[in-house]
Order: sequence, then structure tokens, then C-alpha cells
Amino acid sequence: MSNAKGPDHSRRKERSRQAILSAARSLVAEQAYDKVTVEAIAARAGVGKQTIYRRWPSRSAVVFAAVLALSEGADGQSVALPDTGDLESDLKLVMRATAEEFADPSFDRLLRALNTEIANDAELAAEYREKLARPLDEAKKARLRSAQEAGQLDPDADLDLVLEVLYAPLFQRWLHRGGPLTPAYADALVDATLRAFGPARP
Amino acid sequence: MSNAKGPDHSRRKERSRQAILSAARSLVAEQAYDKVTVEAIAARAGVGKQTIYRRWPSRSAVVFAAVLALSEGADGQSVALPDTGDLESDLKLVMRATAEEFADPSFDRLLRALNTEIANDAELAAEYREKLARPLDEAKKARLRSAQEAGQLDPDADLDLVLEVLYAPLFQRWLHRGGPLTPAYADALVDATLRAFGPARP
Amino acid sequence: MSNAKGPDHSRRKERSRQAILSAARSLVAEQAYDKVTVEAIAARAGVGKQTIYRRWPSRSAVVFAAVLALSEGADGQSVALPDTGDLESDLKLVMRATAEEFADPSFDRLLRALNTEIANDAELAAEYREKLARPLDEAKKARLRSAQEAGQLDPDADLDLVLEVLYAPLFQRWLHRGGPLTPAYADALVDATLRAFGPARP
Amino acid sequence: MSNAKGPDHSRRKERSRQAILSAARSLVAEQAYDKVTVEAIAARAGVGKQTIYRRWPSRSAVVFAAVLALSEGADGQSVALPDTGDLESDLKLVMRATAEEFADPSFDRLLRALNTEIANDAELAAEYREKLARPLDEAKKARLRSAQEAGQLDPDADLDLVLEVLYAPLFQRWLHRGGPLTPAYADALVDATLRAFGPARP
DNA sequence: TTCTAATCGAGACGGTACGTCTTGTCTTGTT
DNA sequence: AACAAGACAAGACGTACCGTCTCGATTAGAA
Repeated sequence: MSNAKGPDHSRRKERSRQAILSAARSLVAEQAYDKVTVEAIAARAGVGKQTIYRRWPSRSAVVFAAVLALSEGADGQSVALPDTGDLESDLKLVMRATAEEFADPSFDRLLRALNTEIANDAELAAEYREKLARPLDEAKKARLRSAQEAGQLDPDADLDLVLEVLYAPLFQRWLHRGGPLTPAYADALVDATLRAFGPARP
Repeated sequence: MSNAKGPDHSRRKERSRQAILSAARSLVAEQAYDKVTVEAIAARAGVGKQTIYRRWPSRSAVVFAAVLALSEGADGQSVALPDTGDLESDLKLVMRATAEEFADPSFDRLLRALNTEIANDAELAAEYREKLARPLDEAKKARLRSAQEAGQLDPDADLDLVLEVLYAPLFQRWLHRGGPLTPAYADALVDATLRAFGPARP
Repeated sequence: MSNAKGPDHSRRKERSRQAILSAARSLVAEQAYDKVTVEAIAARAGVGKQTIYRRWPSRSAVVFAAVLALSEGADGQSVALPDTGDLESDLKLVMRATAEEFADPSFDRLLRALNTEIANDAELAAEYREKLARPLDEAKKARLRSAQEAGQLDPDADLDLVLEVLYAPLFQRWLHRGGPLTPAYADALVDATLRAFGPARP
Repeated sequence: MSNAKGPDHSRRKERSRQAILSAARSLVAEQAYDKVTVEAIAARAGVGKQTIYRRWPSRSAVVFAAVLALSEGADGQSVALPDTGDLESDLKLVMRATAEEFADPSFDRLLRALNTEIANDAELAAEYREKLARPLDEAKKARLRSAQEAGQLDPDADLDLVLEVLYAPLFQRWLHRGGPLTPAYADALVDATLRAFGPARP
């Protein structure tokens, strides 16, 4: 698994790194975000504060890295969307699952923490888009392209726009607690998106 | 409207209240949000900290009230959308204006602060929806209803959903700094929304 | 006791001040000096660290003030040396008592802490001489002057020098743990001093 | 000079040892003692911290060893006091020289550091007495014994006590910055000591 | 000469305390 | 009686060192 650098060298570093990220994740998932202090992370990880500050410049960065690490190791396969040939039902499946995910309190807290940091730090936002959002979006766009080829989607549609129309309403409703994220709501978003970008256009 | 206490009494209250909200607003507009401390607000307002804590339970609440106060005094008229009879051009006008607003750094900081507080405080979120979002949404829905009557919009469309499909992508792109908020982008959102909820449905 | 300023004003201030000094004193008396941290003092005093830093610039200053406070309130009377008319026996009494004091571990630790701070801080040393050493020295010199008048001491003797010759050997032996501080040793110092500065000089 | 280990082997050891002691000495002579950290010593010596901890248990011990090393290599001769046959003038010469030494800021800092460590560490104090103080005291006592034989000093005088009466006042005045260490002061101490322990006793 | 074992410099590590900052409460005059 | 001013207990901040541990890179002598 490890290469030239040697496994022994990185062991201690890696162990403390994992301990920190794991501690950060569990704290964020458990409690109000303003209780997630660097000291609390260090204490739970069994690590000195300096070991955190040596690697990351701020709590934001640690928390971000902790969330990021969750999706690392995931290969292209694992984020690929289902492709049964029926775009509508595939999208409804995914959207319902996404809506359900938001209902998990731990995931909710994790994601709110992430969004809080991202919203107030342009650099972190860029890293977020690059490392987290883009891979997921690319997987989704792959499915949409397949639909375009199958004639189920306007071949000229701007796929980034399609994704936004599909997901942003769900995201906003969750962020602002604007209403329940029901399966029916998920379906309605898919329906609206397909009406907007479907094939039958005059 | 004034009660037994007398006008002189409440006038002092009101003056300090305005000073606090105005100080909060200017601080939020000026600098990074984590520099906007209760102490900084009190100092700029020339007010004791207790005078702030006597009225609001936390910094979040003060900042929220400060933003809220911006839109107070606005009557139903002033938030009404234009209605030229042409839904598409009316919406494009509004969406382009909205996109432009986000470009103002002060407004940007103000709105990010607001969203940060809202995202992490369910009560504040409820107050936000009630006092800020709903009135604006109602004004927008009034315009949409007018369009439904004019046959420019599906009479069965869920107007809340329409608004989300229209606005959420813009909001999300701004929040995550996902791309430039150009007039063309504003137009594209209107077009997509009208395709999704326009009158011509099979 | 209290004057114009009003007793209510100083109550809280005074209470926390006393708590800090008392905590510092007990910690210094109890344990190795490098365990006497500002945090430990604050914790034992039930006080925030800032309350300490608001009044004193460093641990040294707090510890010094704590020791200083011990001898405050002592009026001129209480530090006066006995005067039976017999200088030799009066001095031996005092020197034996002094030697005995050094044997108390609490007093030993307290005095070592004080000397450590004084030796490394010229300002503190000046304050020490002014507020602690001088009043004591004046009391001792008063006794010596009485002896000069009684013809038991060279009327031309430099009393500061007399005091140094009398006390410095005891101090140095204690500081460097150079030997036991026995009554016989105390007596020998008095004898030597009286031989050096007694009346019978050719 | 070299032992079983072999000269080449110990040469590296010796070089780093000297670098550490020299770095410690120069740091102590230059700046406030609380800036003299093990890390600073290691950095200036160009040595890893472990190389220091491998040899000494604490900063105190290093600093002590650094000061100690200053007087090593000095044979019995070099610390011998002058003996012109005139005790008074010999002692005044030495006392004046000693007083002058204290005026050198580097020496002052060095000696304050040494005294700080000694005062708070009984083991170090013992080593100090054994390795530093005793050889010097023996040299002084040799001169005093010579004076006893010459009838210039009470043959029954306790020479340790004589040394204390002679030196402790100077030491104390220096440690507490109790006044200027003038030649006149040095002379006065010699005079007082000789009056106390001189030959003419009734 | 090549190998082996010790020692070194460098510096990361888990900790502790530093001195500063802010929180939300409490106290003290002022007006 | 409400206010500004700011002290207070609490506790997190980010930094500096502590004394320990780990890592290669020199280095000897030993093979």
C-alpha cells in the first residue's frame, strides 16, 4: 500500500491525523457547533493542540478536512448514479435518498458545520467545490449525458444548470428549514427539472 | 401606540436600540464576521453590553434583528414585483437585479452573516422565514398568481415550488461561490422555470 | 476604617484580591515553586485569570504581593525588637528566633520563592527593600541606637553595616544550605558583631 | 587523560558537550534567565535537545554545569589568595576585586542564574558547595590559617564563621541590590571582620 | 571495504501553562 | 430607574517549552 517513503515513517503522523479527523467528525456530529473547539478535538483525539495547529490553520480547516476525509477513498464507481435507462425513476431514487440523508441529525449537523465554514471562507469554498462538489457533480452529469444520448434530455441543456435546478431547491429548503423534505417533494423537483430540460421542446 | 410609560422614556430606549442595530449592521458590512463581537457592537454603539443583553439573548439575535430592521417600514407596495403583463420579462428584470445585489460586498457580508446564524439556529430560522422570507415570497407569489390568471403559468403549479426552482439555484451559486451571477444566468433560470411551470403542458 | 470612597465599592474587589493573595501564599507554602502557576492560583482563589492579570503583571508580582501582604497591617510596635537594656541577650533572643523561623518548611518555601523573584527582578527588589526590608531594618536600628546611647555599641558604627554583619551570614547559610542554623550559631554571630562594633575600641 | 573508550570516540561527545556548555553560558550572560530555555541552548549549540537530556536531567543542571566548567581546570595555585604577610591589606585587595567582579553585567547574570537554581534545588546546592564553594573557601581558609600562625588572627576563631562574616554581607548586598559595592564598603567589611576575629581579645 | 551499532541533528509528539480575548452576568456610579 | 462603563468567573484562543520519541545521516570500529 505504502510506497517509497516507507511505512514506518508515516505511521505516527498518520495515526494522529486520523485520530484528529475522527474526533472532529464525531464532535461535530454530536453537539452544537460552537462547542466544537480545537481543545475539545485535541482532547478527544488524545493529541496536543500543537499537533492540530501544525497541520491546519484554524478550526474551520480541521472540520473541513474531517468532512472531506469521509468521501476520500471513494472511487468513481461508488459515487456513480444508477442507470436503469429510465432517467426519471433513476433521479427520483437518488433525490429521495438525498432528502432522507438530510433527516439524520448527525449528518445534518455535519453538513451545517461544513456550510457555515464554506460560506465564510472563500478558500475553503474553493477547496470544497474542487474536492467534494465537483466529483459528485461529475458523477451526476455522467448520468445526465447518458440520458441526453438516450434522447431523454435536451442535448443542448447546460448540465450544471440542470443540476442546480434539480438540487438547489432541496438544499435551500434544508438549509433554511423551509419545509419537510418528503419523497413527494423530491419527485416534484425531478418532474419540474424534466419539464424544463426534457426532450420535447417546440 | 405609546403607553403609560410616556414618550420621553421610550425615546431613550429607542435611540439606544437604533444605535445598536446600526452599529451591528455597519460592523457586519465592514469586516469578517468573527470580528463582529458583542463588545465591538456595544463599543461602536456607545452602549453598555448589558443594554444589548437586556434586549437580545445572543449575538445571532442582534445581527438578525439588525438585518431585519433594514426591511422594516417597507409596506406591501414597496416589495411588490413589477407587473407589466409579461411574466418572463418581469421575472428577468427581478432576477437580474437580485443577482446584481449579491455583488455588493457589504450586502454579501450582511447576507452571509444572516445565513450563518439562520443555518445554526432553528428558532432564528423560523423568525427569518416568518418576518423576512414570507413577506417577500408573498409579493412574488402575488405576481405569479397574476400570471396564472393571465394564462402565462400553469394554474395548478405549486407556487412555493416555482419560487424555489427560480431562486434556489441563484442562492446556492452565491453561497458556495459556484460561479458568476451574470444576467445571462438570471435569464436562464427564468427560462427554465417557465418551461417547467409554463402553460403549455400536454 | 473606610473613608470617603465608600465601603461598598471596594468589597468585591477586596474580596477577590484577598482570595488571590491567600491562594498564592498557601500554594507557595505547600509545594515546589514551579508548580505555583497563575492558573493554579486563579483556580484555588476561585477567580478568573484575567482578574489576576488585571492587577499584577506577572506571577512574580503576585507572589511578591502575597508575601508583602503578610506583613501589612503590622504597626511599628509589632516589629519592634525587645529592649531589656542588655543588647547582647536581646540580639541573641532575636537571632535564635530568626534561625528557628527558617526551619519551618512553609516559611522556607515562601522565602525561597520571594528571594528567587527578587534576585531576578530589579524593580521587585526595590519594592522589597522599601516595603519589607526597610521597616524591619529600621526597627532593628532603633534597638541598636538605643544601645549606642546606653554605651553598648560604638556610637560611630554604621548601623546598616552592623545589621549586615549580623544577619547576612545567617541568610547566606540558609540560602545555600551551608550548615545547620543552631542557637549556638546565632549566638556566635551576635558575639562576633559585638566584638566588631562594641564600645571598647582602642 | 583519555580513558578506555578511546580518544576518537569521546572526541565527538566532548565537542558537543563543550558546545552545549558554551551556548548555555553565553545565553545566560546575555539575556534574562527565563529566556534561557533548553531549546534555545540546543539551537545555539547546534545540537539536538536529546543530546542535552542524555547528559543532564534539567535546565538547572546544564546551567550549573556550564558555570562549574568555568572554574574547572583551575588548579589549587590559581585560586590561592595573595599572602604578603599583611592580612588586612591582602583581604582588602581580594574583597575589592570581588566587589568589582559583581559589577560586570555578564557575571552578574551568570551568578544570579546560579543562585536561583541553587536556592531551589537542594541537590544542586550540595554540588555547588562541594565543587565550587569549598575549593574557594579552602583557599581562603589557608590564608587565614597562615594569619593565625602569624598572630594576626585569633587562633581559636572558627574560620568558616570568619569567612561568612567577611563575605556574606557583600553577597547579600549584591543579591538584594541593597547598595553600591564600593571599595570603601569592601574595606569596611575587612575592618569589621578583623575587629571581630583579630588577635587582641581580652 | 563493507557492515553494524551507536550517536547525532532535527524536529514531531502529548502535555502544561502562558497571557489575551470574549462571553454573559454583576456592580458601581451617573444622569 | 435605566444607563455606560467595565469588573468579574469561565474558558477557548494560538504560542512557547517541556521532556519523550522517531527519524534518517553520519560515524566509528569490527568483520
